[in-house]
Amino acid sequence: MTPQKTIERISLYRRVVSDLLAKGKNRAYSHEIAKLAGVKSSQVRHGFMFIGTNGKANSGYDLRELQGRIEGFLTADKPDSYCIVGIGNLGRAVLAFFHARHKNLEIKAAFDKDPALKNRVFHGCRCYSIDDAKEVIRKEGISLGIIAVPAEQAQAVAQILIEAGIRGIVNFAPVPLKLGQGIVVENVDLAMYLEKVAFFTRNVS
Amino acid sequence: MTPQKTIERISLYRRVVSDLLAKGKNRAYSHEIAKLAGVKSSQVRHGFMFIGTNGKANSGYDLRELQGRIEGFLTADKPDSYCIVGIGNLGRAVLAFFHARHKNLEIKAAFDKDPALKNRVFHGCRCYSIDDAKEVIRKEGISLGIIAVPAEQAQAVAQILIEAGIRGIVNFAPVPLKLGQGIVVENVDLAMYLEKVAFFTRNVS
DNA sequence: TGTAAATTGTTAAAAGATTAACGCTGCTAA
DNA sequence: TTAGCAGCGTTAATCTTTTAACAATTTACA
Repeated sequence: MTPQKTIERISLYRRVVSDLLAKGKNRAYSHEIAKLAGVKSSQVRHGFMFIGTNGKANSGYDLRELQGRIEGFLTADKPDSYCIVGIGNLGRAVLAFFHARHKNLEIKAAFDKDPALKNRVFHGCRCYSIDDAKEVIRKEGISLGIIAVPAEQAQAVAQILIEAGIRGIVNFAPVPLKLGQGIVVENVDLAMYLEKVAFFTRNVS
Repeated sequence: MTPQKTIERISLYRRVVSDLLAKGKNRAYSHEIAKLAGVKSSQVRHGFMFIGTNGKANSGYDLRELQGRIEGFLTADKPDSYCIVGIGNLGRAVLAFFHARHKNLEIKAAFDKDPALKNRVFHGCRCYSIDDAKEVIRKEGISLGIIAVPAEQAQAVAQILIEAGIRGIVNFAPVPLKLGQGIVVENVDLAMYLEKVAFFTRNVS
């Protein structure tokens, strides 16, 4: 199984590779990719082992092929899709960040309890009432969810999503969710990152 | 030196402890804290070694004292402060998340290049022109920065911040920043988390 | 063609993080 | 007041991740 950290880096490489291609480059060495991604070249090569490597000694990697391999590795053949619950500032920011960027991975529906938002479209994503979550999720075949609601509501929202068939959750609410076995969760705790940087800046290396 | 992961968990415990206190509880066992934080009890006890422990065998931790120790450990005696650059959706979300929550750690100034935002106050934080960054940062004694601008501008913003004396950065722009030695950076890549969860949901445990 | 220089893919070593284990302390109740 | 239990603090073992090392391969060029 590919380690978590390796997956995170591969996602980074995806962006680096696509930037290089956009600049008209066709090939790159592991140390070039590493520099741009802010990691070690040995990490790049090591990571590429998981996706099946395509480098040539002394002439690096074909970027177009590499891009294809990374996409194929990170996303499935059949497209996966997300829904997002909570269209506050954070929800909108996530939609903006993610909109139309990813092959086979898309945010297909948004939910909010504010009726004023119903049927509005944010970054290409229509907002539904949270009461229709189960129905919409089933109809659209959505399997992943993003929780961007206040902490108090996060657990309840998670429950709704899971009952509707969601198997993986990115949780921005600053509470650890209690979920059954087999559900993948990634907690992204914004305030925690600020504390962490404050700590390590004070207690310098 | 305290490991990164331990710091992240201690930040979590801070919240758990404060929730328990808010519920009127005075003491808790390591396994109770662990349950609420979604970690192992041995991790809790192990982590507490770094902050100086105050448990009593068979009767757990005094929560008020624990709270004090955690605050004292995570933040300095002298208050540290952040500025944030970019008051789009994400910037506002971060301000909302963090506002008035933390002892000795505060977001004291916001910057944006949009003149319409100048002097407006968001969640208790005044917005200045990015052109005044250096001056405001010096005057307010700010040492930490949050970058919440589009990817293209992130590196330039980082440069400005560092020249103004910032030593630690939380970077929400999806590009690795190139910074000199001794600057602490935490990259928080929202889109990456979505890819990661998609991956691990598909390639189940 | 053959030699030198550079970079890959992979394996092995080092570093870092998590988990388990356990002696010791303090509480409870006979 | 002592026996038994429960939970703390710490150390040691396991597991994961990162880094380094190097043989094998490719290119460049004499």
